[in-house]
Amino acid sequence: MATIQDVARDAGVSTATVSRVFSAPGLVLEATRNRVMEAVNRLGYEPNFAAKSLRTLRTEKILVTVPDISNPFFSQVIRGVEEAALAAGYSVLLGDTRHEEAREEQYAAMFRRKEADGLIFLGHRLPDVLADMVAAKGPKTPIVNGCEFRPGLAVSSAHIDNERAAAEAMDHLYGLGHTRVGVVTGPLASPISSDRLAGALSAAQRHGRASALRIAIGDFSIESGVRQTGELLDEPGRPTAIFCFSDEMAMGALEAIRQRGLTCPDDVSLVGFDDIRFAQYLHPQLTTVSQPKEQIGHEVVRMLLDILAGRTTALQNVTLPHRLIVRSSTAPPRS
Amino acid sequence: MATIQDVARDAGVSTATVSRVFSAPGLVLEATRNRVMEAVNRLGYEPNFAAKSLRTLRTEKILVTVPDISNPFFSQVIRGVEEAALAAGYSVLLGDTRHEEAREEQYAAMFRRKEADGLIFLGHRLPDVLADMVAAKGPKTPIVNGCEFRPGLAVSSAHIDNERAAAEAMDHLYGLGHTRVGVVTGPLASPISSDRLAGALSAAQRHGRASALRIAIGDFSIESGVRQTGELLDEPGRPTAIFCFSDEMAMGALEAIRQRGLTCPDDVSLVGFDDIRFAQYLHPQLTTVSQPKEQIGHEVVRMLLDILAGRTTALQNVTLPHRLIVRSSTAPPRS
DNA sequence: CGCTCCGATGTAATCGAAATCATCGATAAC
DNA sequence: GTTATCGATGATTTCGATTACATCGGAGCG
Repeated sequence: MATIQDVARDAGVSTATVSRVFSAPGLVLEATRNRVMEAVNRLGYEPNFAAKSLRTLRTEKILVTVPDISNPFFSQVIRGVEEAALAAGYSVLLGDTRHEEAREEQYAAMFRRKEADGLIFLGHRLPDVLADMVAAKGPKTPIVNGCEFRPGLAVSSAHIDNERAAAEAMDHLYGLGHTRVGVVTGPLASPISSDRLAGALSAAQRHGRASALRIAIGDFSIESGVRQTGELLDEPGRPTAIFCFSDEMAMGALEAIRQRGLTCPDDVSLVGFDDIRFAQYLHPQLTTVSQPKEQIGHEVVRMLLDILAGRTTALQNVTLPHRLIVRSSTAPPRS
Repeated sequence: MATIQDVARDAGVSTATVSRVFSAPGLVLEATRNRVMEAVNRLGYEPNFAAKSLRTLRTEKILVTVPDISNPFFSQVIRGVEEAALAAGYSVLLGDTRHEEAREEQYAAMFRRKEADGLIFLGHRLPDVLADMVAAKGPKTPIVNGCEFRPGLAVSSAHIDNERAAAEAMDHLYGLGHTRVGVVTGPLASPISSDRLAGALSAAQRHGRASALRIAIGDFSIESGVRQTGELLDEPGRPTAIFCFSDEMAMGALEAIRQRGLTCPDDVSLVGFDDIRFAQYLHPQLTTVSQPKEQIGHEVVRMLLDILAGRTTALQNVTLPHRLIVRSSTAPPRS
């Protein structure tokens, strides 16, 4: 591949002029610019990224780590991230951490090696080396979080009000007349789960149904939805409604309901969370809490770009609107 | 961030020694090595990626472009890619092209700028600049394709035998006694669709049912599944079985079937393609053609690494095994 | 007419690590 | 005892672009 030297020689100018043709075309005479561009086309020149990056100390890349890309919720968020990043001239480096700390560390090291200008993490953990970095540099550290919000982590974040959203989902079920409700959470280490659980609990208390609330701890996977819902349904005093903290677990819940010869929503009402693309095509169509997935992606990139541009002085915490979407998987309990 | 110079000064050695501690630890005395490592830890040094990459002309990155990451089929393939890449010390740069040529070109330019050592494209188009590169450098060009195989494109590729797979799916339907079968394809510009269609046609002919075959052209999306299946069902002489070229379209087909008050598989049998994670949790559980998604990812990375290591002289075309998975969405037609 | 200023371009330092070549002391070989 | 050899390390060049600074010719001004 041709270098800037080759182009300069071919066009009969200095390398500085070639460089200017790309970064500040206004500074170079049109005739010269044309000569340079001809040489560029003739030689098929593309500026070498590593050289540029070394000199400018910028990569124009954003590293995004996600616990699981094959999860439709995250892949939608990532789409939003990618869209906003590309619009700002950044590209996306994707890291699937598979919920494994080792991989999180690996990507943290990449970030420290300056393979990306900024980091967006969609999980709930921040490796120590990066936490140290945040502690040292404060809110100007180009690290932001999406979806999970933990006050202890001093990074900006975009997310919904998980507690309130969960409470609304429970209100919907109690409003339909359900009294025995089962909840299938994700791992409680993540704020996303603990916040939602807090919301569910407070709603249960408000409705005087706290003692009838059953809680099972899943891991957001379909399989755990099958398993945990199964356990809830097999207990004496079977719940008439189940609230899963992800749509995938709700898909599993549907399976568990069917396996027992029960029907949704006639025997058991079901509420999911996320409103993934498939939720409305399930049978019955799934009542769920919709998160503005792509918008979370946009916001998170916006905050990061603010930091990178030096426009930020304080942490930002953006709470985006959620919406309970009532479809046909919820109904009043059989009397 | 500390540089190699800082470490060298701190440890009282030259930069060359520090560099060797990382790239060839055996060459440096243990005592020296320890002194260097202490300095590294004390200063929190990480080698700067751009500098390393400039000097070695390698990035240890693989660029993967995909038409749509939010598609569970692709996200599984990507998982496989990521896993194999990481195991070999490479990281993945993800490009979601959204089926748009402009974005494909954008990522092609990134590749030419040497932002990645190799390119894996999961779509069916290769931008001109890259096709030129392939034409010039032949099979040693570090570009490989996954899923789609077009003989004209002189790049290595890993994929299933789409034609045969589709034929088997049709055989299954004809074997159950169906005579009027409808097929919902993807865009015919992609080999993935045209090959499957060829397989479906040949099976229909073999069974003497070519004249009763109905074809609708979708775009792999759920919505197009609803629409195209709807059209097939509304024609006179309604098909008793539908074969969709993706599971997502099959989800849409289920919806179209239900909208018309019909039942699957009693009134209409349904076969999908891909065996995405959700296929077995639909109701009814979806009969579908399973592709070895992660394995495709692994193979494609293996081929690329072969090229990068100079082990390759000729094109490779790997055909991986598919499997028809019969679940409960197919049954004999109502007599 | 001489001086300043400006626009266009060139010269050269610089970014941080890798790699080649040089150095030096010690050991082994003859 | 002299010399080739080797192991450990240092000095220096190099990768390819950006950019601060230098240069130079011409326009504008007094």
